[in-house]
Amino acid sequence: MLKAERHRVILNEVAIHNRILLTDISEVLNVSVDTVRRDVTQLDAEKKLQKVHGGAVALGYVNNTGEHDKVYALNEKGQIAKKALGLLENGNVIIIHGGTTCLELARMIPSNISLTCFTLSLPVAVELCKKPKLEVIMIGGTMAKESQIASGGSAIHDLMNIKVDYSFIGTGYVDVNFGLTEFDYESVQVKRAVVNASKTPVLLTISEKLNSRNRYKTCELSDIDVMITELDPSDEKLREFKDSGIKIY
Amino acid sequence: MLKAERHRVILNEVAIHNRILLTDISEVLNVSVDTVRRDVTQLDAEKKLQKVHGGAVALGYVNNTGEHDKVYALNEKGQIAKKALGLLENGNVIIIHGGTTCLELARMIPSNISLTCFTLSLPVAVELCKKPKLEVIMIGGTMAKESQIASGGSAIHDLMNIKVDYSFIGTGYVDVNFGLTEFDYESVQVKRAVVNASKTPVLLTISEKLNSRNRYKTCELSDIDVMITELDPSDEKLREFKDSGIKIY
DNA sequence: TTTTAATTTGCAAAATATCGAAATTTTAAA
DNA sequence: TTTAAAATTTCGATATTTTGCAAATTAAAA
Repeated sequence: MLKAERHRVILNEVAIHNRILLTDISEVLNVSVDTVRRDVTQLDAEKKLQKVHGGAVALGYVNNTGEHDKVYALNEKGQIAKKALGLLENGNVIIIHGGTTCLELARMIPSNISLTCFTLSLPVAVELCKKPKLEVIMIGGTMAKESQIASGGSAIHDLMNIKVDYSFIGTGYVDVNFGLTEFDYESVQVKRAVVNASKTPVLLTISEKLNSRNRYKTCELSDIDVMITELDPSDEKLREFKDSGIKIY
Repeated sequence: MLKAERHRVILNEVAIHNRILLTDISEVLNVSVDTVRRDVTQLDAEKKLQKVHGGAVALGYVNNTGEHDKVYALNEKGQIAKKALGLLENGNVIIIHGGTTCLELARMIPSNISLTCFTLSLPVAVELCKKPKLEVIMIGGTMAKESQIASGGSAIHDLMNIKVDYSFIGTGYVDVNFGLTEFDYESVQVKRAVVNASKTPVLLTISEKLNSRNRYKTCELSDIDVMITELDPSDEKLREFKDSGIKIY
C-alpha cells in the first residue's frame, strides 16, 4: 500500500468523523501504529489535519465541551446513524435506501467493517465506494432527479430477488396508526420493496416526523422491526410507538 | 514491447485504479522494475501522472480537492464530447458508459435537449441528474470502487433487454486490426453488452490510444459505427481507421 | 498518587531508488 | 542485407527510504 493511499484514507476518515484514533486507522490500513503516526505527523506538517495525543482531528475542530471525552456532539442525523451502526456485524448484508439520514449512515460506516451494501441512491453509493472493505451494489432504475434515488419497475424487480439482513430507510411521515406514509406514490412502492427484501427493516427518522402522515402508505408500523430516532428511547414522545411493540433505539 | 505501449498501459491502469505499484506493472509488462520506474519518471515529467515512492498515482489524487480540472487531457476530451453531441437529436435514447471522456460528454449535454440516458457510471449519473430535460436511468450492478462503474451479471442482463439509438463508450486501447481491447476482463464484458444494446455505437477516444492493444477484446473496430477523436478527421494518423470503413468525426 | 496508554528515540530489516557498466535492441547507414 | 552507432534495457553494487519493534520517556486517566 502506497503512502499516498494511506494519507487519502486518513484524510477521508478525519473529514467524516472529525477525530480519529491512530489505533483504529492502524487496524483499517493493516500497518503498525508507528507508520500511522508518521503519516499523521506528515499530514499535520502539511496543515491538512491537526495531530493530537492518540490521534488527529480535523483542522479548525475545537472540542468545546471542555472535557477530554472521545464522544463529540453529533447532529440529529449523526446520532441516529451511530445508533444504527450499532446493529451491524461483520459479514452482514444490508440495503441502504436513500435520503439525508441514510447518507449520514453510509458516511459513518467504520472503515474496518466488512459488509455487502445494496443501495438505490447515487450519493449513498458514492460514499460507500470510499470504504475499502465494502462490497457495493447499486440497484438501478429511473432516477428521481432531486433525491438521486432509483425507482421504477426495474428497481422493484431487483429488490424482489434479494433478502438481506437489515434494510435502512427514511420516511416522509410516520404515525402509530397510519404507519409510514409519503407524498409521492413512486417512492412508496420502492420503499415497500426494500422493506420486504430484508429480514430486519430499520426506520431512521428524526423525531420531528413522528405523528405525521400523508396520502400513500409504504407499510404499517408493525412491518418495521426497529425505529431509530435521535431521542433517548425512554423519551415520552416515543411512548405510544414503544407500546405498539416496535423496538426503539 | 515498445515504450509507447508500456506508457499506454501504465496510463490506463492509473486512470482506472487511481494508483499503481511499480512491482505490479513490472510483472504485468514483463520488464524490469527499473524500466517501469524510468517510464513512470518520464510520464511524471510529462504531467500525465504523479510519481510516488513505490508507484504512481493519478493527478489530483494526493490533494483530493477540486479533482475535475486535474483530469489528463481535459481539453482534448472536451473537444471529443462536443463532436459527439453533434450526433444527438431531441428524443434520442442513448447509453453513456463511463470514464473521464464520457463524463465530459455528460457534463456538456445542453440543458435544452430532451434525451433518455442510460448509464452505468455514478459520476455520469450525477451529472445527468442536473439536466432538467433528461430522463436518467441508472443501470445497477456491482460497483468498481475506483471507477465507480457498475458491472457484473446484473448490469449485463439489464443491457441485454434494451436497444437504444446511440451508445458512447471509451476504451483502454484501440487498434485497426485488434479492435477495442482492455486490460481488465470484467469491463470488456460490460462494454460489449453496451455496444450490442445500441444501433449506433460510438467510440470516444483521445488519439493517444490509437494503435495500442491489450489482452481482452471488447469488439472489433467494425462493430463500432463512429469513432471520435480530438483530431481533425483528415489527420494522417486516422488514415487506416478511415480506410477500415468506420465513420470518423 | 498509581496505572495505563501514547510518544519518542534508536535501531535493524525490508523495500525502493540511484548509479554505472554491460548486454540487448533498435535505428540508420552502408 | 549487413554493420555500426545510438538508444534502451538489464543487472549488480550501493544509497536511501520506509517500516516495525522495543526500551525509555512522557502524557493522560483513574
